[in-house]
Amino acid sequence: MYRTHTCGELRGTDVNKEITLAGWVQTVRKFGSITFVDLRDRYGITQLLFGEDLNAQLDENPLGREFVLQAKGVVQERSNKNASLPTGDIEIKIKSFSVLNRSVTPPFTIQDDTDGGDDLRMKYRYLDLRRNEVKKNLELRYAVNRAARNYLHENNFMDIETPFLIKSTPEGARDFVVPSRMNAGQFYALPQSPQTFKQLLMVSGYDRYYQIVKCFRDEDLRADRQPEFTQIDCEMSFVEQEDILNMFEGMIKHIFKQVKGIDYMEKVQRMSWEDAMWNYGNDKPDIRFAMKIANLKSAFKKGGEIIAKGDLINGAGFGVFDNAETVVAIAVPGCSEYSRKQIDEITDWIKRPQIGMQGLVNIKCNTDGTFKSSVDKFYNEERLKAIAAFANAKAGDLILMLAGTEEKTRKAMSELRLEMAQRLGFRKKDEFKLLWVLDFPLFEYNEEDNRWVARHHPFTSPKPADIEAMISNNPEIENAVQYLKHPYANIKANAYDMVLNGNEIGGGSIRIFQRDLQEKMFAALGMSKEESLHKFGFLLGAFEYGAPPHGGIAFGFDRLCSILGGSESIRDFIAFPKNNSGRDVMLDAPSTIDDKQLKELSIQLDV
RNA sequence: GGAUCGGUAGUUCAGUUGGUUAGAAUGCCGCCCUGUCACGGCGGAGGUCGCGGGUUCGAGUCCCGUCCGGUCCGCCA
Repeated sequence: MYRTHTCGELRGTDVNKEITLAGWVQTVRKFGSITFVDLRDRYGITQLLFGEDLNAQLDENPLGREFVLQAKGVVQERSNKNASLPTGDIEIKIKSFSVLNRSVTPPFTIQDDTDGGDDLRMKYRYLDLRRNEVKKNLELRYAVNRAARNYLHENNFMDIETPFLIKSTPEGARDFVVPSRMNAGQFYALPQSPQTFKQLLMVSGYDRYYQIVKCFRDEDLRADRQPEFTQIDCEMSFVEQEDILNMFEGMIKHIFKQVKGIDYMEKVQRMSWEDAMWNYGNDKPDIRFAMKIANLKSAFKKGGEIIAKGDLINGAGFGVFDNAETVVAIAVPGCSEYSRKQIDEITDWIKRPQIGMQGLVNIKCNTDGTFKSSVDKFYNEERLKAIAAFANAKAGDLILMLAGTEEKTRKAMSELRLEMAQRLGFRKKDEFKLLWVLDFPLFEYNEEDNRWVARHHPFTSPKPADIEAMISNNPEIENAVQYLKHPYANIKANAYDMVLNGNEIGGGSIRIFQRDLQEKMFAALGMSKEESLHKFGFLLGAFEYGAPPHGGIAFGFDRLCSILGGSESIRDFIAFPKNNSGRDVMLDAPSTIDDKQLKELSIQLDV
C-alpha cells in the first residue's frame, strides 16, 4: 500500500497514529541536523519532520522539488502550529522514507503565485495543473458539471451521445473537417453543435435530452473562445418558450446554489432584443449597473431629438450632431470632477482603431447646478440642462456623448458604458445578475456574402405572428445593410439568450417542426430546393413522420465556469487549452503528417 | 485579414539620449544552521539581449523584415 492517508486530511485528533503518506516534495527546509519537508498531493500539504537519525539516508538520497516521496511515520503535535494550513496543527515524525521518483528542476515554481508566464505554464501544463489555483478551477468546473447533471436528471432529461464525425454544412461557423480514408476525396465535419441530432431525438420521442458535449468551430480565438469547447446541450418536446425559460432558469439557479451557495431568489429579468439594443447598444447587456443609453437622436427609431435643431447660440448649428445619424449619451455617476487628462484618456480610448470613433463630447454636471461642456459654444446653459435631464444625469455626473452612424455609434457607446463601469468598479466579480434577452430578429444581413442569414440558426421558429409575413413576403434581397430597415428585419424569432453579467452564457429557440415551414425557411435564406435536400434532407424527411413541437437551449459550459470563477479567460477552466492561434503548445499541435498518411487519405498539399 | 502590447539569466523583470565588463529578485549548486513553514547566513555558477538585415566609430537601445506570445476588431448560425 502506497499510502494510508492523503496529505490533506490529518488533524490534531490523529496524533500518535502510524501513517504512510505519498506525494510531491513542495519545499525542503534544512536546519543542520533536522529537515522539514512539505509534502503535497491533490488534497493538501502536510509537513514532514526528518530527525537526526535520517541524515545519513538523506545525504544518500537528497530530496529536490517535485520528487515523488513515500514516507512512513507517526503523527505528532507541532510545537509551532501553522494556522494558515488545515494540517498545520500536526507534522509527521518520519521513521523511514523512499524516493519513488526523482524530478528535474521545474521551469517555474509550483505555487499559487507562480513565477511562470502563461506561455511557459501552457507548455508544461501538467506541472501547472499541480498548482492549487488551477486545481481550484477544475474542481469548480466539475461542481458545475455535477450540479447541471443532477438537475437535469431530476427533471427526467436523458444523456444521449451523438456522433462527432458528421456532415459538413457550411452554414454559420467554419467547420473543422476530417478526411475519410475509406471514401477518397470525402470529408467528415466535426459538429459545431449536436443541433440536428437532438431535433431528430425529439422526433424519436426522447422528449427530454441533454448532453455535456464538445463542439468545434474553426474560427479565430479570444480569451473566452476556444476551437473546441463544451456545451450543456438540451432539447425538450411539447414545450413553448415559457416552459424552456422556466426549466433552465431553474437549472442556473440550482448551479448557483450548489456551486456558489447563492440563493438566486428573484425571477430572472427579461428584456426584448430591441430594448437591449436601444438602452444598452448591445444584445447582452450587463445589468449589474444602470447607465442606460439616452437616445438623443436615432436614424431608425424615435428618440429624444431635443438637440437636433434650434436653441443654438449662434444659429449656425453643431454639424457633428446635426448631420449624424445617431447621437447617444450616458450619464457617468459622480465623475463631473474629471480632469482634462482623464477626459483625454477616455477620448483616446474611443479613438482606438477597435472602437474607431472620431471624438467624444462631454458635459460636466457640476455639483453647484451649473454645466461645463466641450460644446459650450454651440449650446447654451438651458439646452445643456435639457440634455442632462433627458440623459437622467444628476448633479456631479459626467455626460459622455457620441455621434455617428447608427450601428457603429451604438456599439461604441455600449463599449464605453462597460469601460466606464469597469473604471468605477461597477463590474463586481462576486455579484451575479441574470437576464433573458427575447424576441431576436429571425434574420440578419451578412454584408460579406451579400445575403440574409439566420441570426440564430435556420431551424429557429419565427414568432407565430410573423410566420404569415415570412411565408407571404418574399422580398428582393436588396443592399439593405441597416438592421431594422428591411422587411425581413422585423420578423422576430422564437429565440432567447441567457445573459450573465454581460456575457451570453446560453442561447436557444423553439424550433420549426413542420416540413413546409422549414422549406420556406431554407428558401428565405437563398437555398435552392436541391441544396436544402442535399444538406438537410434527413431532417425534412424526419419532420414528415410525426415530429413533435420542440425547442431547446445550449449553455457555454466553459464560459459559465469562468464567470462563476471570476475569471476573464476560459483557458483557466480547461485542463488542456489551446493558445491564441489555436495551437496546443504542449503537444505542438497541429503538425504536419507524413507522406504515407497523406497518400492513404488521397490528399495532395498545396503548401 | 487588421490593430496593439510584449520577447534580455532556468523564471519574473529593470536597463536613461546609442557609449566601459548587461543588472535585480527568485530559482539552481556548495558550505553553515534543532522549530522552520516566503526559514536564515556566507559563497558560486548562470546571457548568441527571439531571429535576419540595415544605419553608426559603436546597437539590448534606432530603422526594415520575420518568427513567437498576450489582448482586441473583423469572424464566431
